[in-house]
Amino acid sequence: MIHHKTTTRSLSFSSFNCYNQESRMVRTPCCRAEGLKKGAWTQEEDHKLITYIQRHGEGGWRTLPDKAGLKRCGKSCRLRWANYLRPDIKRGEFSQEEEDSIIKLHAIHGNKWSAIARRLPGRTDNEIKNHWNTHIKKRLVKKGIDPLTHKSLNGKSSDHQDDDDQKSNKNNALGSLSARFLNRVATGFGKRISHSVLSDIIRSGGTFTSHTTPTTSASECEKSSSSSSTPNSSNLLIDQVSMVLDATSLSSSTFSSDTPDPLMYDHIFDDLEDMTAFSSRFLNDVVSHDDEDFFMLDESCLENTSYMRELTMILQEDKVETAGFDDSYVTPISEVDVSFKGIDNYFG
DNA sequence: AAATCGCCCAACCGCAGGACA
DNA sequence: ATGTCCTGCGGTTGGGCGATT
Repeated sequence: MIHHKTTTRSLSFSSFNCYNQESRMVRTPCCRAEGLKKGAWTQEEDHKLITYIQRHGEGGWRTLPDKAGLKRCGKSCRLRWANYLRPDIKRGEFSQEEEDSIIKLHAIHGNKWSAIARRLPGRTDNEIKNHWNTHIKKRLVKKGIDPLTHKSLNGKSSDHQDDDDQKSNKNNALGSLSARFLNRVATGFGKRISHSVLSDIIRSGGTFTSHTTPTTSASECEKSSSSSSTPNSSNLLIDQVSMVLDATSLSSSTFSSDTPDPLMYDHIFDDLEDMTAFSSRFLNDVVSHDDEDFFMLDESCLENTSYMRELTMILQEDKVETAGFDDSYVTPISEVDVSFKGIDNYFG
């Protein structure tokens, strides 16, 4: 059942400061203040918007209101569609499974609601954000877990608080695995993106930023991971792949003009985003804490454990190629950071 | 019954950045 | 190279509404 609020908020014109009067209107207004409705949408407005999008598709939000006969700004229309009217939106209570996923994904992505939403089909970033702020956050605090860091509020890791000794031993092992794992990530990334897929990526525009499927675009990946405290390291994988592409002379002219598979892209870019985020966090932890054994912080290891397992499974898909990788050698971070030999080996 | 409180969540705000002319 | 357009994102707001006093 669609819930319609019956009142309209008072108009605030601060939102139209993009119509920068002090700087002599350096840009045109993003929407006209006069005569535009704000606040709750009526059923009639919803119907107009749905009908228009069904006929003409999404996009062109700036001109949509006029064409659809709506006295709203384009932004408001886009938001209404994206957060409420889209047919694939799943409404209602969040299941326990969904909540668990949100918590895990939040541990990886932080407040990157759009990144989390992409992993929960039918849920919008706004919905997840609201649910996090109103329910999950409180629940975590009640359990003594800091919703920001996902660590115990009393200083211990949130996971397995009962067996600290065991945890401590595991952490050392995990820490020593981390540098090796980063290299595995690089290797796995190379495997996941086959040359044929790379050709599609290149053909679709030559760079990752040209990706325009409705889900993750690489530009968004970069954007979301660039909030890390080590912004450069977050994009190392992307940069490295680009460099390897150059080195191996893969160019748009090399490939046929088959239609790229959008679903394949989704997987690729989701993987890319996660791997990039992980490597970013890893590099950040290692570099910023200057541990001579290149161990990650205990908590970071635990937080990433399940994720590492997941990615390791990806890497194990091709045992023949993985067999060439020396598991016993822990790559010093200086080497990992600079060379990403796994990718080089794969593409080289 | 009326007033108040606090939660929920749809909608808004402001900013960032890619695309394009 | 520059300015503008357009879209997406995370943070915030405030009205509705049920619970409580």
